[in-house]
Amino acid sequence: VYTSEFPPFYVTVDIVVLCVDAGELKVLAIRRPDDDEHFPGAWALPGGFVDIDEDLAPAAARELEEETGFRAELEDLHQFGTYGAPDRDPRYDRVVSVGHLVVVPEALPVRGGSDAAHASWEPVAALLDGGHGAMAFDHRQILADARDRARTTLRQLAALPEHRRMAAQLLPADEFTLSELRAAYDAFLGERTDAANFQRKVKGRVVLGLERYRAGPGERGRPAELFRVMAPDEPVRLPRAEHP
Amino acid sequence: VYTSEFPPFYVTVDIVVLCVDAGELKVLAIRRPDDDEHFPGAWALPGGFVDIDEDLAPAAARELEEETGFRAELEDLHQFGTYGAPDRDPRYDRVVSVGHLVVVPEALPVRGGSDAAHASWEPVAALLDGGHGAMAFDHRQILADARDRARTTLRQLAALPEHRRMAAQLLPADEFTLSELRAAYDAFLGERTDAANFQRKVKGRVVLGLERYRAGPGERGRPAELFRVMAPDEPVRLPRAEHP
DNA sequence: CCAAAAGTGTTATGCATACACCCATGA
DNA sequence: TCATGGGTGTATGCATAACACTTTTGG
Repeated sequence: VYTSEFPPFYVTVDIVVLCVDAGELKVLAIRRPDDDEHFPGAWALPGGFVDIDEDLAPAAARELEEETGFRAELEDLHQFGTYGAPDRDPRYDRVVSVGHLVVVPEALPVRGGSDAAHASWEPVAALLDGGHGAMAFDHRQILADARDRARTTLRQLAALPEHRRMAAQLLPADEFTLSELRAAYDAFLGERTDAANFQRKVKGRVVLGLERYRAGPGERGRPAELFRVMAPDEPVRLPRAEHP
Repeated sequence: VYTSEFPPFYVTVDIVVLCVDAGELKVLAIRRPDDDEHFPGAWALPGGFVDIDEDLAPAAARELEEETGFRAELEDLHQFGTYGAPDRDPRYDRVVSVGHLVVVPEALPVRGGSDAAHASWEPVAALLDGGHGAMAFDHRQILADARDRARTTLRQLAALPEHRRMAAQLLPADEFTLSELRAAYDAFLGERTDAANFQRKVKGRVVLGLERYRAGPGERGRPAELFRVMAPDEPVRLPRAEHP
């Protein structure tokens, strides 16, 4: 038991873990038990208390690893907002939660563990529509804010380092085709982007061609070139003009 | 004295109050006493503890009013980041601070009051350069983040409502000339924008012409049209093409 | 050959920039 | 009249978008 001279606040991190699974944007969500006092059967985001000697981002990284075993770099955890309405958590007096966004390359198997027992990957669109069952606390707003942040990051070419960092988390392999990458972008952005324009948009800015081609059997159509994501500080290398 | 079952966190709001004064971007800063234990003579940002039944934005609004008497709408308080490094405040175990940005129309006289006693308007550039004396805690980073947020908001035409809200706070009068507005933008953005391009950028998107002209005596040159900021939800009204 | 997928060409549009130029006033 | 500041015209470059077209494979 601790004592303090000011009203005690609980500080938590809520973590929005997004991935593309089966062409759909999904989030790691935890189903509250059916006999939960306040939000029976509702979906919630993973999260937890910040340790006494822990900064915010490391707390989010720890939560992520506890739930999925996935270790993220601190730079890949994007703080997008802090939520502190007095009544946002009916279980305690005051819980202020710092929202963090993480993009992971695939729907990692959820680890067995405390609250991870009822964790699963759920479609973001369904959770935000509300048709998939309500979300607990203010987690619907938090999820919406996180998705907006991801969309803004992937749309903007201006903030190249953050864009590249997120792009590098979209796919499980280091080498990939532009179709695979574009499918991931589309799942995040919720739209079908033009394949031709996508090439010009990312080539030399976000990814670089390796001049190697996918030889996989059972592939139909022309073999695709393999690409890799550029390092955050790598200079832009636009391909020379092609029709002078 | 309060008790809790978890380590006690203190939650505060730090508030970055920006205004344009004498053509320069300034921030409301508080000078710590010369006999301060940890940061003697350093500049700090105003801030304070969140009350037990208070949301974050209202806490920032309350702080602002206590320091300056200025009442801001909650929508004009922009939360830009939360800071929670374990050692960021040497006076307490854990202080997590939620940074809020407010733009005010003029360098309001600072109210006498508790910590407001040593408050004044200081140039942002000097504080960030460090040549003006160091800042306490992590307030230099907080100030830098706040200025970045303001610059991003005023540069982007995409997020029109937030842009308009901030633009409406830049100038003390409801009606103004584009030169006056542009001077305020320039102070925020730290650059001299082209007067001609500025007109096309904001006309119909951020401001609307009133078809009235400034008649003031002692003015040199052609009288300028008066403008007002558009409401956040007002539709864009581009002037018809002028040279078909 | 044909379908499918990868990638290029072409064109239009909107926005940002730079800068030349005209307009309306006070002195 | 001239200097001053307000405002328009015009050209260029870049990002986006839409879509026709060529290339290279498997069946």
